[in-house]
Amino acid sequence: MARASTTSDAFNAIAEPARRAVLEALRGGEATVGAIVEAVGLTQPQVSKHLKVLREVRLVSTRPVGKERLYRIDAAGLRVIHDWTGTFAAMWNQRLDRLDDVLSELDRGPSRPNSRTKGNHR
Amino acid sequence: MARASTTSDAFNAIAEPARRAVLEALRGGEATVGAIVEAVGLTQPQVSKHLKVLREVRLVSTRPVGKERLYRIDAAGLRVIHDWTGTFAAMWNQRLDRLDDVLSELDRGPSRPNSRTKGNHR
DNA sequence: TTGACATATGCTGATATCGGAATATGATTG
DNA sequence: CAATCATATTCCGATATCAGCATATGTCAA
Repeated sequence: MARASTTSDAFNAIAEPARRAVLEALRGGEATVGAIVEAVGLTQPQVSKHLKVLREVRLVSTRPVGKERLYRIDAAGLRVIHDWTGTFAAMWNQRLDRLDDVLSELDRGPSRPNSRTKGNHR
Repeated sequence: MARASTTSDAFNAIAEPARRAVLEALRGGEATVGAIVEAVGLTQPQVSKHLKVLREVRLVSTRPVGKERLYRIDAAGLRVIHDWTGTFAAMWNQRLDRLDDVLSELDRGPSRPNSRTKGNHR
């Protein structure tokens, strides 16, 4: 097999820097494709393609206005990612708590075991 | 060109469901490769490869203990993603504020223009 | 040193994905 | 209807990425 289906979820959609740029261009509110093209500095077909992906994973929605199309962020999908990463939030404090352990271990080197270091994890 | 370099940042790393599973397996704390293999139900080489990617983007760190290797989450990378998605947090409320506008527009249909609907964007 | 165990790496083939250029679709205006 | 403007789609070649399998590296114990 090849890479797992990419166009299928929000995690994959925001893996592409260009698509993150498009989302950032929409942070201010609705925008037209042309406006996005200007904002991100890509060609129009590229932007349209990225918008298609973002549409398919429901990260943006669109509505026609005359010959233009206004895109806006559908934040629910981003929220999923925000929430998922948030489930690890406890660890980016814990990490600091354990930092001294790690550092002392490095200083000491793995060759000199220490009663406190061993057996106090968890 | 092909796909933008994938192994280079955390956004891409978590695009792979298998890698998210590995991270989830590490949510409880440190774990051995073998333990991760059991938890996620992939082959050992696959897990090792995914761990390599996660290592390269600094989403996990590792330390050797005997013949085993203990992996742990390095949450800083996840925090970057959490923060980035968080910059859109304002919108997943705003969306509800605008919901009635959108709905009434759909009910009415684009065929019947309305003074309030047209011209009040922006 | 040899063997057993844990983990990492290399190779291969299949495929999704990207950028680029050309072109198609759709809507508005005259 | 024809022209124009905005956006979408298609075709292409290049390539990174994945899974699977085999094998290499590293560590401990006898």
